Amino acid sequence: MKTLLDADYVTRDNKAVIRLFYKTDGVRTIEEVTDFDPYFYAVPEGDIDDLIKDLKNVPHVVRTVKKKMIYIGKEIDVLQIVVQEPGNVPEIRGQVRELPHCGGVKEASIPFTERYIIDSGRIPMQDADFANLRIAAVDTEVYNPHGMPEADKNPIIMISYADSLGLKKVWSYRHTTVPDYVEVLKDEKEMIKKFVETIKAQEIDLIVSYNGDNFDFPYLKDRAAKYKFELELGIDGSTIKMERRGMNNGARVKGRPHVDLYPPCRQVFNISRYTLEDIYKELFGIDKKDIEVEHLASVWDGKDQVKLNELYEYSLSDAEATLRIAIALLPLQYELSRITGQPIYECSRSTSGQRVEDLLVKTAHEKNILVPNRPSDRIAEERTRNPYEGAYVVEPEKGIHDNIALFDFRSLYPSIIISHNIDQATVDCKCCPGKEEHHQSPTGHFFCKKQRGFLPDTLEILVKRRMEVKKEAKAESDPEKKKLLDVKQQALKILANSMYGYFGFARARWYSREGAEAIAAYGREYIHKTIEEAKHQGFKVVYGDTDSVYITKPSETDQKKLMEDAKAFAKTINSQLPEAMELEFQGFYPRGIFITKKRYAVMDEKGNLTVKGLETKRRDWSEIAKKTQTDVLNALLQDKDPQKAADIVKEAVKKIKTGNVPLSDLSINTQITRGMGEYVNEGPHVQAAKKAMKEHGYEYKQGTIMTYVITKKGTSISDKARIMEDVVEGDYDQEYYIDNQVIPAVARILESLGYSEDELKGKGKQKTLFDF
DNA sequence: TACCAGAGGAG
DNA sequence: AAATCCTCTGGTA
Repeated sequence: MKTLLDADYVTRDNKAVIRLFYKTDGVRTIEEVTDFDPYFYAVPEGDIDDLIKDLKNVPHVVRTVKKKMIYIGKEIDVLQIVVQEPGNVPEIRGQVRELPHCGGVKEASIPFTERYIIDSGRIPMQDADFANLRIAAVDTEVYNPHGMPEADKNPIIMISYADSLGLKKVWSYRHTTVPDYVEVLKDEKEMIKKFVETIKAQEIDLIVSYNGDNFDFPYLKDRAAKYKFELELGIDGSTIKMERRGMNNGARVKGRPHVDLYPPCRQVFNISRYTLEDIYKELFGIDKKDIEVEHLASVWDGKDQVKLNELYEYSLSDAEATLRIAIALLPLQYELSRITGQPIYECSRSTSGQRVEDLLVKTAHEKNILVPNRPSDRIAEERTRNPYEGAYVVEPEKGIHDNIALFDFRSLYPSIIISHNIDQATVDCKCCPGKEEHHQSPTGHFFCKKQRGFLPDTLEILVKRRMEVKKEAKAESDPEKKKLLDVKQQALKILANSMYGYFGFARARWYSREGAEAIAAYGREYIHKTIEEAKHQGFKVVYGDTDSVYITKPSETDQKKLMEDAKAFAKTINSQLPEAMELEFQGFYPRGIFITKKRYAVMDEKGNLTVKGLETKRRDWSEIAKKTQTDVLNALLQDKDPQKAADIVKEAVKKIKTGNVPLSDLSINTQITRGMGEYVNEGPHVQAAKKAMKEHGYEYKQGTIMTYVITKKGTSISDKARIMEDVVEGDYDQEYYIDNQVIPAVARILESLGYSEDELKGKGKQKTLFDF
């Protein structure tokens, strides 16, 4: 059993040495590779031997190797240029590019360690599982008398720790009676040192945190630096290193990878907020103990032993929750790491575009394909400025419908890519000139039928592997093994579903605008044909989006016969589709209400409500508005009772007017999507953030989700917006929550049934359904 | 009132 | 640093 946890290189005697950090049969080992040299490729312009002659004057070139590789579907001559040290590559690449017989350099920006992993075929995280890796979760509590703690002034007061061996600790330094899991150290310095020592003593393989990249580790590092020591957490005794990774930070621990669970949580879960408590609730359905951080300093300074003990308990619960979340999330991260070939530290922080690209770069090597360069910023910006036509959305038949059948295409875009061989290298090929000989796309471009494209091929492998794994999972009786197979299947699905987006991704090495356009155009064609056929067979198409259709047949009152007709319709469609494509029956809904494109609700036979796009599904609407909307939808679709719906709205309005609605039902979540200085228009969430910055010194990084309330005091809505923690219960703008939250959320639904907005607001003389 | 920037959802 | 399509809000002129 051998698990590759991390890799790097060091330079020794002007030579790069790759270090592979393994856990081998329960023991940590470092394997060194000294015979791997850095290299890149040059594409000759003219005779390759002239290029070799040009190279005589370039220093640090160890040797050159003539090769034949595939570039955009064609075999070309390339020269592999092997150099002394990885550090030489940027300079030599620059020189080679300028040589008279050089037509360009390739694969010069693939990091050396990554290059080695790919070329050697090593697979990171192979055989990694809960049983053979030691995982430790860490969390810190920081003294914060005035809002945001500052590392040069405010000490860390507690470090909590929980590992997979069962050790649970809170380290601190207040000399009072403490619970048994708390260990009191001399001071902050000794506390931090104790944490580092424990990681080593417990022989931890993987460190996990929640937001450790941006908070705990930079803070720990700064505090340690204040005491003139370093956080030597690396398996080789090296110190933790803060890296900038694009827009984000990464806290890197050598050989003992640190996985910050925050980025994976943002990718995996679709929830309103991403605090540790929110994730814990989402995963395990349990409310985790939480404290109000603003009281932290006073508890620490105070004499209330009970409160202090509560703080210890809370601190430990954070580390325990982090460990539990890690155990739930890591298997998928391990699998993505294995498939893409990226070590877990990198892979857990990768975006989907990066992951697809990592997989492609790795696969390209196996197929002797020369990796295209990344586009320049100028080209990437140019691509972004020119979007292409995407999916088709059917204008819904607004209002309530009965007996609705839903059909959709199984993996529409992946199956189009595979079926029509869509690729950079197959577009408008020379070898398939006749109409019958190629895949004619609706954009006018066509795709080769003779030579398989690299992306369709790679995608097909993913899809086939996924089908196999799903089959294995189905046959597996051991629940543990079944779960692992399911995770494997999920990882393959994630990558397969990202492939279409990658075609149109401006910074992609294998970017293909023609490809992306053709995929979308084929998609539109398939859905249009499906709609036409449905109509032809006497159905009404109530709604459809991209790859789905909601159809009804009002003339058919017998449900059983309706289902037979619907299935016959799907059969007709499927008989005309390429093999990899399929229109599937997805569900039957006795009732549904369609408001606008991308906003509707349907109810199944068991009374389960599915809502799409409406306020209920959005984080930037208050709970009171969302709850009222859901209740109204149930009244209409389940009870078929508009009067009940009206009463629900009246009740909500009445409740708001009492002034007793708790803030938790009034808060609105909105993400800060840019730097504070970049806003042209400052909406409520930005102004709430600015007030909090002024009053507490809080920082709001890009990506933060603000939680705010519209209070009584102020002029405009933005002026009244304040972060929730600064608002006292009862201080809310009743008019705003009635007119701008509850009423609009229900009005659009009821308007679609023919009630006017004035009617809803109780205007006019006539007494209406909504007479508030 | 018309327009926009901004946000977040659907698929 | 995955694509586009789409609706809706709050602020401003």
